[in-house]
Amino acid sequence: MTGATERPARQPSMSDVARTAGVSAQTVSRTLRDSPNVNPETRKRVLAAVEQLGYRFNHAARVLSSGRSHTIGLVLLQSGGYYSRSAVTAGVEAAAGEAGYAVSIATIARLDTGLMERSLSKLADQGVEGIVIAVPLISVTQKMEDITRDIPTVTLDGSRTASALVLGIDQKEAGRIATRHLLDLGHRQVWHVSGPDEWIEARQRRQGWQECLAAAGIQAPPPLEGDWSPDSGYRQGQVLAMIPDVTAVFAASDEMAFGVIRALREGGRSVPADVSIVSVDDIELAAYCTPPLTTVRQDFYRSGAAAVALLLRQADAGETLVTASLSVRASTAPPRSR
Amino acid sequence: MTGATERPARQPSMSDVARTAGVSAQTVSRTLRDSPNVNPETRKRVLAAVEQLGYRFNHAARVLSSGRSHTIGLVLLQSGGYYSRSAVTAGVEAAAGEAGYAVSIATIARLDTGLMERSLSKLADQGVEGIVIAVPLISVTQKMEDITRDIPTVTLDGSRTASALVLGIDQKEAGRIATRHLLDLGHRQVWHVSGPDEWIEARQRRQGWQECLAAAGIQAPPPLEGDWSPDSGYRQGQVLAMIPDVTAVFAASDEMAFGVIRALREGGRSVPADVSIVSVDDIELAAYCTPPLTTVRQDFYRSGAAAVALLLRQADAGETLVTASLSVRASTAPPRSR
DNA sequence: AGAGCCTATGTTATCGATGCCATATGTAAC
DNA sequence: GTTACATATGGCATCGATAACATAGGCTCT
Repeated sequence: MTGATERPARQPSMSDVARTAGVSAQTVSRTLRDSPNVNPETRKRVLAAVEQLGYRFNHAARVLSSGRSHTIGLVLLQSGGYYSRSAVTAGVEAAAGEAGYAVSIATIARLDTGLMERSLSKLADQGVEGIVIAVPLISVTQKMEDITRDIPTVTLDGSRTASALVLGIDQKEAGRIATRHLLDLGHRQVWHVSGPDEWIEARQRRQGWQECLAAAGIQAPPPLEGDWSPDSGYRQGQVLAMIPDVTAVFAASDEMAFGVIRALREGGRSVPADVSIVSVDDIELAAYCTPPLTTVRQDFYRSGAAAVALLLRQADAGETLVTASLSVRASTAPPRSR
Repeated sequence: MTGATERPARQPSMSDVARTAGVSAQTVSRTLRDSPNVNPETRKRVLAAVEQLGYRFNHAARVLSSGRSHTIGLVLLQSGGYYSRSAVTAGVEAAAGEAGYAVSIATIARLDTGLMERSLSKLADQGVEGIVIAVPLISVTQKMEDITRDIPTVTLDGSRTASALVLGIDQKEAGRIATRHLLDLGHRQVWHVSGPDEWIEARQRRQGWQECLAAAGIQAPPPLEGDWSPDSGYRQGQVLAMIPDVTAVFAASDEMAFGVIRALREGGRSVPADVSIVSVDDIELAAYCTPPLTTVRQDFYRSGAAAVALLLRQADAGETLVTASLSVRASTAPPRSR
C-alpha cells in the first residue's frame, strides 16, 4: 500500500537536517555559513546531523535566495593554440577556486559574432558574476555591449568594449623584444609570420615588429599571415624557403615556428646557421625540439589568474600584470658572414 | 522623496514580462519553453515583451523549481599534458553544449585524494547532473564512491569506482601498436619511457608494451618512469643515451618523446638512424618537429565528446568509442645493420 | 443537444536556502 | 531592580521559475 511515510529518495534538505538536530533551519543555515552567533554545542549537533544525513547544500536555492551565484564565466576559442588555452583556463580556475568561485566555460567553435553573443548570453543566463573573455572580439555588437555592461568583464587579448576591463599584456613589447634580438645578432632584415589578423594579439605583435624595424631604419617586408597552427607556419615557411635573402624570421607563436623550421629544413636551409627564428609563447616543448627555440615567454597561467583577481576587485585595472621576457635558446645565431 | 514607484535596477522577471504582455507568468514560461499549446498571437506578444524588457531567465530559479541543473561537471588535472586536457575539454564542452548542457570545471592541482574529494563535492553541490573525470583515480575513498553513486559519472582513464562508467580507450592496445611497429622494423629490443605509475593510462600502455615483447619472446628491460613532461623525458633520455645497445624506444607520450630525442641527440645518437622512437598522442606538433614523430594517435576530443554522450545516455557503455591508430612519420627506421 | 475532448490560459503550491524581524535568555550598567 | 545590550535561536516572507491542477471556450461525435 501507499503509506503516508513513503519517502522519495531525494537529497536531504536543510530542514531535514534541522529536524534531525532538533533546531530550526535557520540555525542550520547559520552554522554552515560560519555565522558568529551559534553556540558551539549547537554547532556540533548540527554538523553531526549534516554528516549523518549526508547533507549537501543546494546551489540553486542558495543562488536564488542570496542573489549571488559565486560563478565566473570563461569564454574560450576552440581552436587556436592548445597551450595558451589550457594555461589560461588553469589560471582562471585556480584563482577563482581560491576565492570560492566556480568556473563555467563557454567555448566558441570559431570567431563569429553570433556564436560569441550566444556564449555570453548563456553565461549571463547562468547568472555568472564575472566574465573572462579569452578570445578576440573582432566586432562588438550591441548585445555584447549590453551583457558586458551588466556583468563585470575582463578581456585578455586587448580587445575592448565600452565597459569591459582590459588586462594589459604588452604584445607589442613581445614583438619588439623578438625583433630586437635578431637585429642585435647582426641580421639586416627580419621577416614575420604573423597570427590571424582578427586577433588583436597578432596585430600588436606585428606592430611591435614593424616599429622595431622602423626604428632601425629598415623597411619591413610584407608579413606572412598564419592561423597559429603549426601547419600554417609550415606553409608560410615554404614561401620563405624560396626567398634566398631570408636570414631571420620572427614567428608570432611557437607552434607556427615549428612549422616554419620544418619547411625551411625541407627547403635546404639550416636553422640557425642559415636562418634564425624567434617566436612567442615559450610552450613547454620549445626547449626540447630541434633546435631548442629562442622565444619570448608569456605567462598565460598568470594572466588567467590575474583576470580573475581583476574581476573580484582584488587588483587594479591599471597594473601591468603580465610581462614578456626572452628565453634565448638555439634557434638563433648571427648571420653567416659571406 | 522616496516615491512608491521607485524601482531597483534589477533584472526583469517572468512576471514583469507577463504584466507587460498582458498574460500570466505561466503563459510566458510556456512560450519560452516552446510548449505546444500557446496561441501564435499570444506568443508574439510575449516575445515582444521579452525583447522590450531585455528579459533573460534566471538559471537558479529554473534549476530549483525544475530540479534539473542542465550542467555537467568536468574534473581535470592542472598538470600533465596540456594537449590532452584542452582537447578533452573542447570535446566535452562541444557535446554538452549541443545537448543544451553547461559545463562546470573543477581542476585539481595534483593527484591527491583530498583535492579530488573536494572537487567532486564542489560539483555535487552545484547540482551537476553528470560528471566526467579526466584524471586517474589512484585510490577511491568512501566519499568519492558516495558521490559517484548519486551522480552519473564517466571516467576517462580506465580507473573505476563501483558505479562510474568507464569509457573504453584501449591504452594497452596503444602500447602494443607502438611496440609492434618497432619490432616489425626489425628491432630486437624495445625500451620504454613510461608515464607516472599512478596513471592507469601509463600502466596500461606499459602493459601493452610488455605483452607485445613477451609475445615475441623478448624479455622486457626495466621501464624508465617519467611524469609526462618533456623534461622528464629528457632526463630518462640521458639514461638511455648511456646504454649502447638501445636502438628502439617507446615513449608513453609525445611530450616525453621530445625530451628523449633531445637527450639522445646530445648524447651523440641520431634519430632515427641510431635509435627509433614511437610515442602516443599525436599532438599537433608531432608532425612538425625534427624528425617528425611516429606516434599512436588518440582522439581526445572525441573521447571527451563520447563521455558526454555516455552520460546523457545517448550511447552505450559497451561501445568501443575511441580507437588508437599509428601515424608513421620519420622518427622510426629499421635498425642499422652492423 | 449533451457527453467528451481538445486548446489556451490562469491559479496555487512548491523547490531550498536566506534576509529580516521577533523573541528569549544572560548579564553588564546605572 | 530596571534599563540596555549582546547572544542564541525561531518564524515567516521571499527569490523566480515550474508542476499540477483548474477552468473556460470551441469543436466533434453520437
